Amino acid sequence: MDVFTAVAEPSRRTLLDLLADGERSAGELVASLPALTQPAVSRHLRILREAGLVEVRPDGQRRIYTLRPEGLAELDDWLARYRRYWTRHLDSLERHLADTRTPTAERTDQS
Amino acid sequence: MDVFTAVAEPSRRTLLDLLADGERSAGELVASLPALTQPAVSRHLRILREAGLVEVRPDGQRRIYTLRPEGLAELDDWLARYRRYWTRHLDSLERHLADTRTPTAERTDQS
DNA sequence: GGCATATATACGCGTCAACGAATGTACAGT
DNA sequence: ACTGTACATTCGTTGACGCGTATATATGCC
Repeated sequence: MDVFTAVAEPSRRTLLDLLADGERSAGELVASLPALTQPAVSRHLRILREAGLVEVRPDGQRRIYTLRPEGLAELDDWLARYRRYWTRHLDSLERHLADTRTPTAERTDQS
Repeated sequence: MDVFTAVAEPSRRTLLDLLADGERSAGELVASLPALTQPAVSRHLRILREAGLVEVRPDGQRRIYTLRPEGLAELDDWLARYRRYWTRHLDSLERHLADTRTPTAERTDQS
């Protein structure tokens, strides 16, 4: 399943939002989504993993899920084409970039 | 249909990409998607309109569709939460912002 | 009016996604 | 070895989505 479809599902966005706060075990994620059963959450996690949006690490009998945000780059790349059309939050975004850019600041792009 | 679901469909992303180049009549859009019939494209356009991503304007017997990029802000807002986690293309994005920002308010705060 | 063009809607169908229940698998503790 | 816990997978069902065909609703032109 591609990234766009994976992210289209509200429960899966909720899972990503939870993982944005830090890694979580499968059981914790199940507990955070009371509307869904354990198998349903497990299936969503599989889809997110296959889409490259999360990673799993075993910890005894638990599975620890972590966010893999690079997977969202494809979505961001597509959106970049449209970002020039609205000016909302441009300043705050630019400030954010200035704050969070990597210390190494690679400029190995084109140009 | 919400914005995430609307954008999940590849043909609908193609339609938005076409409209990013400028307004198009429904017929032109149909011609640009040879794999689909006219009714199929018309239905996709309806979904995009109901999701707030395009606007229609009548022109005689034609319907002119225009992009409504603010509709993508919801997607961008959600993505903003994750943008801090990956650094890919930050430089190009920043350059892009510097190029396309509104004529007012230059900040030029890059290190 | 009469006919062609442009676009939208109605309908029926096949496919796919998401669900819960049931079951399987693996690890932990005793 | 046995039992419980944590998680994944299978199965069958249901509902939504996307499609093409056929049809409706304009508008334009003669």
